Amino acid sequence: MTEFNSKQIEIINITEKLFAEKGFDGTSIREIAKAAEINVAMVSYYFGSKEKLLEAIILYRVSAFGVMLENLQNEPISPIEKVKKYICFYIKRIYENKDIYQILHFEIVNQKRTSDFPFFSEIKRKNLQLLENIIAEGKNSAIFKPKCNTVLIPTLIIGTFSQFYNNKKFYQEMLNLNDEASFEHYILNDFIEEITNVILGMLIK
Amino acid sequence: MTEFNSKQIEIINITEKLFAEKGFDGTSIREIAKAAEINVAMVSYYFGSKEKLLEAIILYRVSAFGVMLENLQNEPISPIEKVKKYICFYIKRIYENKDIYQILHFEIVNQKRTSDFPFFSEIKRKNLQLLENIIAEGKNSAIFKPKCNTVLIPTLIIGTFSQFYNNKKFYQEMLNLNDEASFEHYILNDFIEEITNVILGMLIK
DNA sequence: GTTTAAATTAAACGATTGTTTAATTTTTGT
DNA sequence: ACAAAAATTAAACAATCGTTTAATTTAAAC
Repeated sequence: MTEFNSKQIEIINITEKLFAEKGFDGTSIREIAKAAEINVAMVSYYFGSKEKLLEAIILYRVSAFGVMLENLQNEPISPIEKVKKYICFYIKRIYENKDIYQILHFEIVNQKRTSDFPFFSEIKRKNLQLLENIIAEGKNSAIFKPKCNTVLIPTLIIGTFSQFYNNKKFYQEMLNLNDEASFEHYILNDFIEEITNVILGMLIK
Repeated sequence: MTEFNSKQIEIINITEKLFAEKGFDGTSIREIAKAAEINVAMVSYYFGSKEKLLEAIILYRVSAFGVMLENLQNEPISPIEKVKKYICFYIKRIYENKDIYQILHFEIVNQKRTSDFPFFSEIKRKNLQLLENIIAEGKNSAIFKPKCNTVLIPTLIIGTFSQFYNNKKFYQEMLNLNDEASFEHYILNDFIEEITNVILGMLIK
């Protein structure tokens, strides 16, 4: 579909970080130009406008989310293992793409730019469908409870993670995770384990 | 401490909604003045500046959070009932104050305004302490598991709620909650119940 | 090597931003 | 009723905003 050259991708990467940190309205094109070491006119030249740059960032990042775990469903492992893999993959993806998740969070809430994101909703729907299939398998195998609200599970994962990450300072104090490395280690190990236990607790009989 | 007259409170209420909808940087003083039917100069007159108006909004709202459930700990009910009450109260409070939570979420993440919110952190800490006391009581009574991560519980509650509410449209479609009333009903009943089950599942043996 | 297209630049554009001024109206205290 | 204080106003302020222009440099094509 739409393709970006290396210069555009560089601008996208730098701007993504700025938008995540300061917000779309809190970031000026001149700031972007300075950070990316380009002339202010280049944003309009490459993307048309600031708003279209935002759209390009979202498109560029989210389209990479497309293929995720479609083969997970057919792997020869138990539903429990599948759920574990799902959660692990999902949290890692959010963590690695926290900037774009931050931007999307704001843009979805924001009433200024009436941007709806059909392809992002589509991914969410697909994502949820995959999980529901796995859980249905677990129900059929009588491993999972017959009644459990699956819709809230992705919400719980991404919501808890966002809340945790955005209050980084607070939790670093609380959990004695003083440096960046130990905070990351906590997320990729303890946090994932914790969330996995919560969700398996919801599912398993 | 700082007190606001009725005119100031009116401006605070109207601006709170605008900031939550469009963000601080996405809302101009002229928009505020129009919505509040005042002259643009009145914001500076009453609050000093736009940024001080933001601080006033946060101070005004968050200071009302102070006293919450201090007596909950001493009520003659089981730890399980206390946890239930805690969750119910907490979710209702977030729901009723979603605008200021939205603003705070953005301001905490935002790297532009180096505002730290010591009194908000203090409330969070107090909030968490109360929950930990209740859970400790449950552990002593051998009702709750001896090992369970309590730190993540408020994070889970507020995170899941925020994620749910901010993707209102998506979940309204998903759960067939077409009108505002049924969406609110879902939050105040089904959602609270769902979250309560998740957390009690984490705690109870 | 010349021509054509693409990339980059500095400067300017009008519009909007937050804030201040100075004048006027309204309210308050006596 | 009058003086003082508070509230409100329209207008102007300089600064910054996103975007465009027109000129110049760089790269590509033949």
